[in-house]
Amino acid sequence: MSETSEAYLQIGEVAERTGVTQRTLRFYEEKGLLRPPTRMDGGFRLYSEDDVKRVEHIRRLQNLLGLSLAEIKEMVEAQEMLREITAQYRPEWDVAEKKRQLRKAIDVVSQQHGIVSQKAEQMSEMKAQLAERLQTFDRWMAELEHAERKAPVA
Amino acid sequence: MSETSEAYLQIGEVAERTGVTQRTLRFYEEKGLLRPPTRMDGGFRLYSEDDVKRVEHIRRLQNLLGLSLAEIKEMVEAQEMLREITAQYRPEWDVAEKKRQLRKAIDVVSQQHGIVSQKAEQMSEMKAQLAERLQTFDRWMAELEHAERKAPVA
DNA sequence: CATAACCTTGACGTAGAAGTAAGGCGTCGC
DNA sequence: GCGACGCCTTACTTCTACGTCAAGGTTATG
Repeated sequence: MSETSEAYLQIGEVAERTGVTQRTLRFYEEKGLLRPPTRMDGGFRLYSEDDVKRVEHIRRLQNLLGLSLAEIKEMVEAQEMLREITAQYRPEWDVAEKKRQLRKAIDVVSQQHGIVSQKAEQMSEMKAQLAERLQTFDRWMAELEHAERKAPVA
Repeated sequence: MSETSEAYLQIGEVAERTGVTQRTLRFYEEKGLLRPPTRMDGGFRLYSEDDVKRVEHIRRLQNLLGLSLAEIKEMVEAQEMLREITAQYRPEWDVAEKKRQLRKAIDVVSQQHGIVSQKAEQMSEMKAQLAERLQTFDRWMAELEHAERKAPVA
């Protein structure tokens, strides 16, 4: 085995490291969220570190942004396309084609950025409201304690 | 009819104004997220402006924080309890009882605040990543244009 | 080479959050 | 007082995102 060969992971390890179940990993693959991993001769799935990152990314999009898997799929596919443009050099694409692809990628990412920005803004708005409310409560609490000192419990 | 009587709304109007379906409103009621509204003699539900706000609040909690209806119910019930303490003056509760209630409310709200803070932070982290990525793309795009100028399309 | 630990596909089940349809009253404007 | 439209409940269906077996193949280890 050469040193350059990546350390491949079986589904159980990926599950453990990402905190999702094996079922979920197969499910994501089925739904097109994870590209089908390479297999051992016997059919066992072999994941890469990249796949792990992908899973973590998917989870963030789910938990943080509350997106559906369908929405996440679109995003992930866009990222995928990026890798195509960048990772491998594609001499068969001329510059114009590369520009088209890149513009597409920029579109997608800036759309994501927009969503996140909007949500982040709404979040901090909500946070401010909650903080204000907490302040009000603290004032009330102080008032109650004051009242208690002036007129102790019967 | 006195001028102070609130303008009550039927379910259809509430649905339209909040953007949820009538089914969803009944569903929320069934699940205890909306307190059962008053009814006309014939049985039609009559909602208040407050109910509209409540629905909007529920939706924010769903969309922004991705909470389940069960979780939202807890939050909403806490808000409700607050109204109890504050809106109506409750002479039958002594100060100690009020303090207990208030502390409970503070607990809930500060917990919410914690959740929101955390999410907001993760959000802006994500936002920064996206922004960075966009910058990278812009640079690539610039490079491509440069290449194009040096060696125009064949 | 046996055996445990791990993996495979396939099929069916489930919880949450509604959608939809059926059949029947209520309300309002004329 | 009647037609059109809005609303009522009840019940069944759908969709998403997995969970849970079941029956069997694969890999690692002594």
